[in-house]
Amino acid sequence: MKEKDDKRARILDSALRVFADKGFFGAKVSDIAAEAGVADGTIYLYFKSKDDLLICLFEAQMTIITAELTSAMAGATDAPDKLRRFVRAYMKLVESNRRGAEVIAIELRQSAKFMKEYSNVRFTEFLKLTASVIDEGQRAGAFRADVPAPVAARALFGMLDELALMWVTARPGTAAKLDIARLPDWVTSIVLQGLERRTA
Amino acid sequence: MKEKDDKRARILDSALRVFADKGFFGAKVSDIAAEAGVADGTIYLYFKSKDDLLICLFEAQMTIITAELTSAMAGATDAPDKLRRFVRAYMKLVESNRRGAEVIAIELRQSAKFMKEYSNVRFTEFLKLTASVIDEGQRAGAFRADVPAPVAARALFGMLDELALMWVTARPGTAAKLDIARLPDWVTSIVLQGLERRTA
Amino acid sequence: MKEKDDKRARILDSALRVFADKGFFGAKVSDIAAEAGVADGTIYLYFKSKDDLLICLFEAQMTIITAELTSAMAGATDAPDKLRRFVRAYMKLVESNRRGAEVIAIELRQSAKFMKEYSNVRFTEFLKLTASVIDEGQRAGAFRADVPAPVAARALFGMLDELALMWVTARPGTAAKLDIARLPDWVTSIVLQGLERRTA
Amino acid sequence: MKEKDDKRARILDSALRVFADKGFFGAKVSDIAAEAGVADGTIYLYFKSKDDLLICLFEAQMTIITAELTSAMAGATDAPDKLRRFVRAYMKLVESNRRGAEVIAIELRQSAKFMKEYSNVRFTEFLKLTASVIDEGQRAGAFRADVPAPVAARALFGMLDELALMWVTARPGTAAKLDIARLPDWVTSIVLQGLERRTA
DNA sequence: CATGAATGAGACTTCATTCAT
DNA sequence: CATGAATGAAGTCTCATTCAT
Repeated sequence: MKEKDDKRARILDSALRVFADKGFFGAKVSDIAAEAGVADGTIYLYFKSKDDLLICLFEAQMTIITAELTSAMAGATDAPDKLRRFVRAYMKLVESNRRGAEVIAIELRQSAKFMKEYSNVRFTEFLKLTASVIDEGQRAGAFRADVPAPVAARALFGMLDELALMWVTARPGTAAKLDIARLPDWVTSIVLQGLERRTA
Repeated sequence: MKEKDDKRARILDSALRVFADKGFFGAKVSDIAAEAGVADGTIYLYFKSKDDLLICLFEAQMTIITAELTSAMAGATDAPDKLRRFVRAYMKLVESNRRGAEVIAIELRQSAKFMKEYSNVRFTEFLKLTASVIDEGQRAGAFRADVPAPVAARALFGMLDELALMWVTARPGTAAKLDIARLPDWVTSIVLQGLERRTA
Repeated sequence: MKEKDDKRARILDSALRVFADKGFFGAKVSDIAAEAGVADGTIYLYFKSKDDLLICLFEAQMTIITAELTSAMAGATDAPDKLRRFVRAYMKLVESNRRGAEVIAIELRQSAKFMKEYSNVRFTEFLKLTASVIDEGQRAGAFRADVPAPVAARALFGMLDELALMWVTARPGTAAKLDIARLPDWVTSIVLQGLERRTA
Repeated sequence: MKEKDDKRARILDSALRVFADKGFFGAKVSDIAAEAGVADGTIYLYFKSKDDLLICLFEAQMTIITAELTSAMAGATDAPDKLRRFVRAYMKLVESNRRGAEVIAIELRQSAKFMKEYSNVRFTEFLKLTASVIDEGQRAGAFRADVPAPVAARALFGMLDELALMWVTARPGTAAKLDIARLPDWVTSIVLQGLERRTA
């Protein structure tokens, strides 16, 4: 059981690297197998197809992210604090798991096409988590209530995702210029101020 | 000459439809040819390759978008007004050119991979346009200056792009729930407030 | 048009040879392509799949056989004479088109499995043709009427097919022993006598 | 020893079911293993290969058939009576062992290809048994002697096999029409009359 | 003896691209 | 310029067979 899970995890990990590196369509199953040190056919003992592999990878990543974000917000006092922690944790995740962010950011889009059937449960969960924080802030009077929480959540994700992509695809030379370390603060700041409730 | 341009344009237009419908990798060159009413080989008289077709399509779309946005901002009085018009024009473009938005939003990401070489001039131009508006606002004291304009521009694009994607991929039934018509206002509002300069 | 048909016919002909030689499952599409002197992909311009190739081949053969048998029976005076000509023409076809007979005899069976959906129209036609001759003889009082014509037809086909197979798979050495040339006469004789109506 | 034979028999029995159901090439070794309730690898402790499994299965079936037919003919008085019993016993075997008949009827043909080396001893034995009955009748003057016994035997087998196949593959609805129960009588009658010696 | 996870050769099929007409 | 039949490289996936446990 342990070994089996181990091998599955190894394949998933290799897929992450290869997908991040070459994109889903550019990646060959045999590349992933080679990276994982298993035979091509072995992939199919753990995953139904290449598509399934991507979906499972995506789900695994989203599960990690959601868990991480949830735990990051655990000790927060109020909604703005939660959001602050949320954003920081998200950017930290991107930083520590560059490839994961790449796959999420890049493949999620094209997946929208071929995963038409796939309801994308995990991503929906993630958006709900985000929306719930905003909703909480709206109810508490800390956030403006004129923008629906799901829309605000989606907008927030767009920002985070795009900035993550910017960070991830930045050429080493160019990247140096913009101070990555401060990205989380900037995002937090823009978002919090953008969502802040204005007292007449 | 006119006919030549006409045929090129027709192919580009067909490519837009097919790419939006099936994604870049899911689209067959022969699908595009059929859609355009030309022979498969004809595509190669106007474009070097399928990749080239995507790049040209992308550039054409970005050119349209940039032109449209520039003209939308023409009569603006100040930076916030410019930004307001910018956002509204962007969302209107998405609304009127759903397929174009789809290709930009979805294919840009995966293209990021295989277009590694492609310097993405038009997209950079677009970001510069956005950044220049923000920069202008910062210089005029209307926008906060603690966040670098390019980062803010990128964050703004992320929001717009994600919301466009939300709109574009929304299932007819679900879409009805969130009032699409008000999206531009919400985005404008969040962004303007988020970027606003706080007086002590 | 002529060339197109020509190529299709060439592929069909090669398929006949290769299927007869190696069996359907033992035959590789690339074998057939090589035999036909075309690229592998070309096969798929004319046939939907390997299965489709077999079905088309089968139909083509059955069409030829049915036509040949019909014309062979054209000048017959009565049912027994028709049947005599039928049997002789069938065995002659086997003799002159050994590979065709092989494919019919051998692949028809296993096809029964994977062609479940395929209604096998041509083969049904062939059986109907056979049955109609027997039925004619029964009505005319020349053949016994206690055995239903379709059953007798099927039995007749079984004999012809099995003897064809015997002939086709006979080792050169062994084949010499049994006088192939007389097979048609033997079959005819057995069948005609077997079906003959006994006058009280 | 008993258990070993038991497991071997169970595998053989499962193979019979699976081959009959899916055909030799459509059947997976793991299907057979699952059906038999053993591990995939276990198959290879009892059989050299999938091919070997088919050959053994075929031999086992032919042994059963030959034994059954021999015993059925035991109490016969003369050759025609033997043949009558032979045919009836054969059709009864088909009726009671539908799957066995299916495998024999369908797989024997395609096997003819890949079993080129396999001398098909049991089938030859079966044919010899059949031929010996006919030969006996010919010597006794009951059967016509102008057709060589081996040819007549082969023709008889063709009839039996084809009618068995008709019965086996008959769609439930269609099957009702032709009175299966009377098939043995029809066959017997045709054959006996067909082989009967005509007194000038 | 039994297991069943792993292997890896190889098949079918697709489709971007070419080039003779 | 236009055509579209032909190409053939390359990828996904299957499955008979093995072997360490």
